[in-house]
Amino acid sequence: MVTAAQRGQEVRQRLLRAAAELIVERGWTAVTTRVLAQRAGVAPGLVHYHFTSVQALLVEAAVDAARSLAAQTGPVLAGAHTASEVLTALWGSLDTVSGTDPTSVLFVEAYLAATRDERLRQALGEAIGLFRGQLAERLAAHAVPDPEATAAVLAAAIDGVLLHRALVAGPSGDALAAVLRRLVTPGSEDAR
Amino acid sequence: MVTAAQRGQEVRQRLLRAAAELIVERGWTAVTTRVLAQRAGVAPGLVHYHFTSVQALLVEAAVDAARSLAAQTGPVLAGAHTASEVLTALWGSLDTVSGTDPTSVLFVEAYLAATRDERLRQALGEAIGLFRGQLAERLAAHAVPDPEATAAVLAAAIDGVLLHRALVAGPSGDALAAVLRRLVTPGSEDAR
DNA sequence: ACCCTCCTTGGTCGAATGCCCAAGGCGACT
DNA sequence: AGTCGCCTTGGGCATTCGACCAAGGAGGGT
Repeated sequence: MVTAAQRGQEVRQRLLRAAAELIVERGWTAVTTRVLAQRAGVAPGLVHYHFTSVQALLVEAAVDAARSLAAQTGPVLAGAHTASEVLTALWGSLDTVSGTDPTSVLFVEAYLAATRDERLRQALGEAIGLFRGQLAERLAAHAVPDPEATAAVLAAAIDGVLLHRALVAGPSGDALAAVLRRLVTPGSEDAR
Repeated sequence: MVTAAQRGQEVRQRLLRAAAELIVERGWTAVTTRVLAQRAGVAPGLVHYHFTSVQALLVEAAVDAARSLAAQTGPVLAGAHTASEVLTALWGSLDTVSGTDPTSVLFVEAYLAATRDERLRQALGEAIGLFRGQLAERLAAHAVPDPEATAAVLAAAIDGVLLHRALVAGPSGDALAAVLRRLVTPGSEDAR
């Protein structure tokens, strides 16, 4: 078949994957043309053949990651049949996460870079909005009061916990989840 | 009479202030020797006279900012006489904050840089721990259950809200505060 | 008046940066 | 078999980077 074009797309994907790795390891603005090429196992010139600039490559990698993660949230939330289960489902997929894991760092790096890149800011904003919307819908379905603001707080708390975990040890994930459960089950004492 | 040593300290302070500004504007790894010197209004060589490296200057600037902010939290929290007031005091000093304001961005930049600099990680971790501790103490004094985990969630939610605000509009600060109030006043409906 | 210490200047170093380009390769079509 | 188009190579360009340093103030203490 079309070997040249296919291999081209393959190289493109390898560069995107390399970008996601290097953003985490080095920080957004410290990812360079040559290191990208080396990590992807290709010649340096290919970076500017497939992408208009290093920045464009980084943005595309981050947007891809955001879209990919947002696509996963729907199925996860759909399986929950009570408000408490919604939180359990959310938190469960998070407790495996240390705060210094690649995914967390990549997202925080992207958040920051977005304050200096309008296109990236918009794409990440959409991802957050989508996540909030899905979450609010599930909360509303289970009679949680003020679902939109609650969803916003939950989403923010999750990202904040990741941020803090990267810096200092804190209460266990179970203890934090118990606290957050107060948000979705008002009026009842937590069952710890 | 202004001694040479005094002027030297003055220049040092100017460099630290310039660093805090430039970290926000350009991103941690994009702050360079020459831009630092220009912003501080001094010769480029002075950067490496007063500091062993650019990285050391950035770290010191960030740690100073963290200590300064942590020093402010005590008085703010002390004035609150109910659990609800604690939250109001916390949130009030935060609602003037856009999420893209210099202080927020500086801290998130520092958080990220800390994942790659052990000394910075430790200093910021201490600041977070101190904040959590003060907050937990106030919460415990007002009979909030599980004060430590609650304080951790509140602190994380605050940072998370700042992070999200920089990217996308969301519910008003009042609406978010009402949701968080459920954490500190369990069993009572929010008064909106 | 003299040193002595500290601060300051402006330039230089090798290395690394982003981006570009002429030349070559290689499979898919006619 | 020959042409075409896309992908790939490796080097080159001007620029900027962090770090360094010799030389020059400038004031305090003796």
